[in-house]
Amino acid sequence: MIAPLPRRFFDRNAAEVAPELVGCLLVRRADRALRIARIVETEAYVGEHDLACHAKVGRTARTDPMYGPPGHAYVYFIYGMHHCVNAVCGPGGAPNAVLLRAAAPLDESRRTALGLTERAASPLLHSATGPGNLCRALGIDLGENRADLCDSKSPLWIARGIGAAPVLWTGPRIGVDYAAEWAGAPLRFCDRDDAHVSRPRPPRAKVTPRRGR
DNA sequence: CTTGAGATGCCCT
DNA sequence: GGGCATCTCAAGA
Repeated sequence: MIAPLPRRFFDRNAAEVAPELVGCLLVRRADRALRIARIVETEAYVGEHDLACHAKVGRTARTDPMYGPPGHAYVYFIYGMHHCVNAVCGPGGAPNAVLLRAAAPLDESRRTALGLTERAASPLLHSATGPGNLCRALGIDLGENRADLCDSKSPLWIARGIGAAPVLWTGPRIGVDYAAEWAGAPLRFCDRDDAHVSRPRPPRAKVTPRRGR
């Protein structure tokens, strides 16, 4: 059993939750199989005053899940062809959410730690780099909107990370240039060293080796 | 490496 | 009708 995070984990401002979700496990149940990926990139959307947050227009049919209880999924359809999935946060019903932007397949040591063979871990259908690709890789669409992320019987849930903790890199959110002073807010969180983070990528951690000599 | 355009549908005004 | 929390490919520097 891969235990879901407790609901109180999500009942906080998204800016607190988003960095802690990097490294956590995203578990998708489709039929009887589980597909498990490690979250490597998130963004925080922090309420009606955040001009990049969908809740800036208030509570509508689309944004309604953000006003519901924390620890549920907010899925939306965008650009005519992509889905994106968020974890609804809080606190206390505040319309905060964390966009899940990228995930990585489990490496061998993490599969072993969970007692999973590669086959049992059901590798991702596609690359999960970028929020649209992440949903495609895990088969997430509006059918998962409002799913309870704190229930292991749910079609989608989130569990604590395992193995080495990620090295976090923080930067401005992607695709929100219209959001005035909120465009540059450092609310994007990445596992600096994971190859599945979307572009623009964090600066390289290791020093580029000199050529020659 | 960077920039730009097109695909494509739904929500909100 | 406008705009969008994206992605891919192609072209240029």
